[in-house]
Amino acid sequence: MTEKQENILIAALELFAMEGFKSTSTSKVAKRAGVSEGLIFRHFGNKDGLLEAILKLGEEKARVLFADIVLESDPKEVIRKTLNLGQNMSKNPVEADFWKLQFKIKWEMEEYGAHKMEPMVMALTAAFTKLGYDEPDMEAHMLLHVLDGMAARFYLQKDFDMASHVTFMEKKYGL
Amino acid sequence: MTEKQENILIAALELFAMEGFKSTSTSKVAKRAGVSEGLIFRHFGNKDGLLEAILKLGEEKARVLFADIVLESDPKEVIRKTLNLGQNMSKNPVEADFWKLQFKIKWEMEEYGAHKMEPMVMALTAAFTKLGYDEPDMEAHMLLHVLDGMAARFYLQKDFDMASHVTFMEKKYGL
DNA sequence: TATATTTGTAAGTGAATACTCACTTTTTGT
DNA sequence: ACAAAAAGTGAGTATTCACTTACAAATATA
Repeated sequence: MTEKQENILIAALELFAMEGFKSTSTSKVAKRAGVSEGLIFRHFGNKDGLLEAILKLGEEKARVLFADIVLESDPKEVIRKTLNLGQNMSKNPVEADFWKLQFKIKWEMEEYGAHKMEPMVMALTAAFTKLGYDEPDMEAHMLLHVLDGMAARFYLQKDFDMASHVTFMEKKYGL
Repeated sequence: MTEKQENILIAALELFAMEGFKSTSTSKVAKRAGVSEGLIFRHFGNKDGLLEAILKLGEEKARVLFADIVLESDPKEVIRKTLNLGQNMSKNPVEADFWKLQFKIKWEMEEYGAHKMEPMVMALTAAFTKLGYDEPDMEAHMLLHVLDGMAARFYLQKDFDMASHVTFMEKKYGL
């Protein structure tokens, strides 16, 4: 991967996360990356290929992030780490862009991509089972719904205070 | 409001909900409405004006729907009716398109529109207070987060079973 | 060093876009 | 009945879009 190729990926990630995929033009990406427009097509074939490359990198990043949770054996720690995913989203801007694009692209492409979350569902279901909850799989899904809802607020409402909402959830789960 | 004007609004609502605002062309809207493209601009000024008109109708529809909840005095009934909003979304296709557009447009326009939900937050906070919850306003927000998350799943994942998730939530609240 | 391959550019292409304009038809108020 | 206003049309316009092509520079391989 050359330097210009990386520049294209970074510029595209930022722009897609900011303005959306369809309404970001390839010429805009080229300009921000400091590259001729043609180079995008040389390396990624077409605009969809560029998005795929970004999403592929994203999937790997997610796998690494999820691995830490899936391998955790203490059930309360599984829940705590899951809730903390929400706060990690705001750490550095590149990380934030990555997560924002994941949420945004779901609505633009009309596809939830449930398979990506399956390891998380499994880990949480196991955790809630250990803790003796009545319907552990439903509890798992509910926690992920809450995270989804909080993420939407975080990205779309400037003054949203993620930390206090996460803290409240931790209390609810007795952490 | 003439018949053709209504046709434009209906066609635009359907297309915006399906394909998104920016990637739906005015010519497509005109074709689906059975109308010349110029008429859209005569009536609504520009493409943004068309969206505004649709969202304005949507806000009224939401006010009516929310009124039934806000005026309810039985706290458990407030929560039950709120959860049932989720299931009403799937009733008739026009209603579903309306709700879908509300969610979709948030991500496309990067604006949460918290003020629209404020009466719901108030009503739910009052309900949780009556029921003796520790942090009623946080409980209210959490319930809305869950609804947000379930709505996303419902619209983006074809086989998502909304009813069972709503039922589970009702049990959690002891309804 | 010679050559083949990869990386990069600049100037295109046709199709699609939001919007305008000159015009005709329909509706409305008197 | 008639004039004015409103509703509606269809063929434009300039611009932007994703993508191509012909060619040059850089890099790898022999």
